[in-house]
Amino acid sequence: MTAPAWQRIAEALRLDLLAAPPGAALPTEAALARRFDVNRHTVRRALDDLARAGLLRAEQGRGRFTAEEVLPYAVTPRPRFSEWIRAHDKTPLGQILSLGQAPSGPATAQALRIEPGEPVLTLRRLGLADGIPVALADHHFPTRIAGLAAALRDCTSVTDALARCGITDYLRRSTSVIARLPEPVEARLLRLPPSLPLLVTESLNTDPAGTPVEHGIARYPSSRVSLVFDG
Amino acid sequence: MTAPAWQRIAEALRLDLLAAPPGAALPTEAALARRFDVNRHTVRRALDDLARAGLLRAEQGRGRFTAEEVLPYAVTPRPRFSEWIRAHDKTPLGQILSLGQAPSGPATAQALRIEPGEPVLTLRRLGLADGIPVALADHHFPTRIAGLAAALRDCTSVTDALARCGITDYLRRSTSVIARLPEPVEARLLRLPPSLPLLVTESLNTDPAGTPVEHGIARYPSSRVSLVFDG
DNA sequence: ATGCATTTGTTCGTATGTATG
DNA sequence: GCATACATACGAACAAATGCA
Repeated sequence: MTAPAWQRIAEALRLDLLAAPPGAALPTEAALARRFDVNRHTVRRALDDLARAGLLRAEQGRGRFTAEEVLPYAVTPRPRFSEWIRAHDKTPLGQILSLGQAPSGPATAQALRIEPGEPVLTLRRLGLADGIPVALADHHFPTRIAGLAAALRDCTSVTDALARCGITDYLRRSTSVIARLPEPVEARLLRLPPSLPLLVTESLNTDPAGTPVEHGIARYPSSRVSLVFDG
Repeated sequence: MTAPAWQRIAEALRLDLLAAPPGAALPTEAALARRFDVNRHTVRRALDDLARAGLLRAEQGRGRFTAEEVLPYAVTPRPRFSEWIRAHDKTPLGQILSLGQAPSGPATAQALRIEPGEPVLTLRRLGLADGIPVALADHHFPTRIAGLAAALRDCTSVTDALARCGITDYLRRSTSVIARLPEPVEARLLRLPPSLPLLVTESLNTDPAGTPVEHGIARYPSSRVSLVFDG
């Protein structure tokens, strides 16, 4: 009355996986079949079991990889990227990819209550945790805020830059969430395969009086980030 | 200095799309290339532009389709499926796919504070708006609630069924959101191509005293639903 | 741009062991 | 013993995605 082969293999692999770093590549199905001296199907049966339990992930054409750590991002009224990352004992890094004026799209114009096409100050930033991309955000600001571009270049956080321009408090008004597959440029910047979906949030931030201050679109790779809403 | 051909084509198609019903199939690339008397690549450049703007969606091997209407789902402390759908002038329908006791998974056991494997009452429901699937939800309840199974079978809403069992108020404690591609059974039930991602929420609902009452996992096709959080 | 090698995903068919009645 | 149903295991072939030369 011994256990089936695929269960023994699953147990053996489970121990390997717990010792492996997140995101590491597993041996191929063929290699594992040789190692355990069984058919490829038997190995697959074991791997399916582990994938169902969330310990690994398969990518067709590339291989199998141990699960990456998923950082829960608490969507709060006061977003602070660095604090989020540090709360999980990782090192935050915010890279400014571009900063400049550009014509506003329809969604931004409506959110900021300006004319479509009217220029807005746009900041694109890539957020990394221990060097791994976890967020790609576009921030759109009305141009009326004096000195904001320079402040954004200096500060590591949007909140700090706005504070330097006299906006000492701003609040997330509402946040909508969609999911979609990444565009090629997003996949490249976030170092993602094109088959893994993004969580995309769109949020409007205002000052305490309700005047729109920022329209933000943030993309989070769903393999590395979950969104958590309290209440 | 005339506009590039792909821009003229994109503008012409934009007008067509605005007049087309949601989800309608577009002509094939070959047909459009003949119509505008350009190369297939030129049509693709225009279509890519429109897809990026969210006006249409491509499905490999099937064709291109105009964007479907996206229903914004407000994630509030008191979830009411029917009210949500009716607020958008559509007819709600909740189909019970299965209802019965089953062993609890690790996540459910932790949320409901019971032993893993201890049985829970599980309800799987498909939510439709005007006949189109918009939600697939698994509700897990502790077995201690007397008469709940019968109440769930009778009532159209989880809230009503709980009320009949003496739980007159329950609140969404916290909600986490991930995105992933649908499993085959999910794609079939939601009538989705396997390439369109789902928004998957996991929420814990408690009574006012904080006792866990329900652990819910809901899947929303991102092409038809967005999630909106206020605050 | 094109083809090739690699890897995972899917579907056949076949055979064997095990539990049940 | 026998028939049935089910899970397990192997083999072969092909499809689909990726990466590389």
